Amino acid sequence: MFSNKFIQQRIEKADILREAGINPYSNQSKRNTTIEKFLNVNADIEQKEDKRDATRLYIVSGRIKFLRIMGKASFVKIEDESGMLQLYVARDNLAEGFYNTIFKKNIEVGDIIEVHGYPFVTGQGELSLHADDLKILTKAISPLPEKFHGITDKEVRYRKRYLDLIMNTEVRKTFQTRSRVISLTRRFFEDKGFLEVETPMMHPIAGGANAKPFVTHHNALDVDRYLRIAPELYLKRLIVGGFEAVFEINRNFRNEGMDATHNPEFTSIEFYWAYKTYKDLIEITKEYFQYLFEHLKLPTLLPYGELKVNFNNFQEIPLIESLTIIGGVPADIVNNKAKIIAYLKEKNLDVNEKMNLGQLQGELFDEFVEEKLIDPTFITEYPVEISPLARRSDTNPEITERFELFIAGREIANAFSELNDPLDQLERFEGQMAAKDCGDDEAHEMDSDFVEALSYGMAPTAGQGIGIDRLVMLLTNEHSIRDVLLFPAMKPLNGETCEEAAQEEE
RNA sequence: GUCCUGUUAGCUCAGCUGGUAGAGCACGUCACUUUUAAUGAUGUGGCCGAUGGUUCGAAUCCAUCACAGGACACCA
Repeated sequence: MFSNKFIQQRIEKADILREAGINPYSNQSKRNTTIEKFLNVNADIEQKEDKRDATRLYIVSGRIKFLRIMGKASFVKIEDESGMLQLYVARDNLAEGFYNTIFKKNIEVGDIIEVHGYPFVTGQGELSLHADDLKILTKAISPLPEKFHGITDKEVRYRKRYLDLIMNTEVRKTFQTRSRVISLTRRFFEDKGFLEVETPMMHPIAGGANAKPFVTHHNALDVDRYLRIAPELYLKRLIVGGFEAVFEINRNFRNEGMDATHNPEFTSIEFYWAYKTYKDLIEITKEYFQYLFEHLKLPTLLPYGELKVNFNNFQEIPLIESLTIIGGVPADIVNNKAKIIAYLKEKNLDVNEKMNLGQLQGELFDEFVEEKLIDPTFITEYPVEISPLARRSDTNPEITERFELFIAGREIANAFSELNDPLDQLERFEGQMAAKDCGDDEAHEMDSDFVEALSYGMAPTAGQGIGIDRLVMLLTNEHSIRDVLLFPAMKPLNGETCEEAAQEEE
């Protein structure tokens, strides 16, 4: 494993350190400040007459990123989580012999060291640490990538995220923002009186969305379980049980393709709010974005790639109207199945003629409207056929009290007034079963336990899901979901699939 | 799933219409006590993604495969 010449060389150096009585993996750290604090606290050194204060003693630690040995003195840049600091290491300030035999020969870029010293400003004007003692904490036996170009190969960056984080420190910012978004989301809903809950990740029936699940097996019970594709049906059971505002932030799993906006496991928040409707959700969503932008100190005119997204310009438009107004689809066809099919064909698009009107309207939306929705837009009033869990509109039973929020051409949230009529829900599930029989293998599963729960009465409720990964992409100006996931899903490197392995065993 | 592009030293990359494999960084040795990707000298380092084929000869041409990136398709 460690046959590489450079690694062998470094292992030898670690051995030399051991022979000199130095532990190359010491855990006796005495660090008493972070680099950021050191730089802030000592910013006044610049003003002092001799640009130094030998009475201020600090112990800092970090990984060596740059090493400039200039004979009897060296400049070293070390980095900790908070920042980068230059050290001035001179032979005569260290213990006798240490500089020549230990420091110059056996300590190198990539190693993690601890340094004692005082602040001073160099001739070039950089606040630095004047080292009077130095020890190694951790020997790195693999060399770091090239110091200037770093590591640019996306594959290596995803597979070895730790190297990416070492070499491309701006990547840390993305994940710090991600952490902030999740933390702020939690606080926002807690402050509104929502209760955070945890529902099962292993479901007997994969429900709450239309997607293919991952299957696993419970040995003791000898039953298959599905990794959840959505927590929706469990959260609504809690509303039946009397909780009036609940949310869950966690992973969903969908056994589908991977691309710039899809990872097989992804994070979402779902929240359910009794005695509210989807109209209330539109309001709380606007408030939520305002809250995020305030606390993340983001400009409301947010750049996203080539786009500028105006978060002061929330729009709201029913789906059917969006087809004509935004999508440019002629108004006389949007409610006619045959005309839609003809229109799609005319535009050279694949059409499944088995689709019902609602599904076809959804197709039109996906083709002609979605990518044009740049500023945040609530598309409302979805056809009932493509909304199996949403409440029908009281004025038009063909549409539901539902919206999806689109930003920068992507769906960010999905929300509706919940269907709480158990008989209607049963009928919708049956409709989905029929669709499944017609070959729609992503149609919703029948969940009679859930229907039974509804039969005890679920207060009128509105619920919403927000894709956290896509939201973070938007807020960090990243264009691949892999750049907002610390460890995105990757194909195995040996290239052997299960099928091939099974064949070999035979 | 389809198409396009890529895969050469630890890293970043050259390598023409086939003719003994190159640079910078890193590393080794030497010089250098205020550098900023430090500098100067010198040296080590390669299964050219894998497997086949064409050829006297393949990093280079062809085929298949693997992985990645991008686009499209599928999918929230």
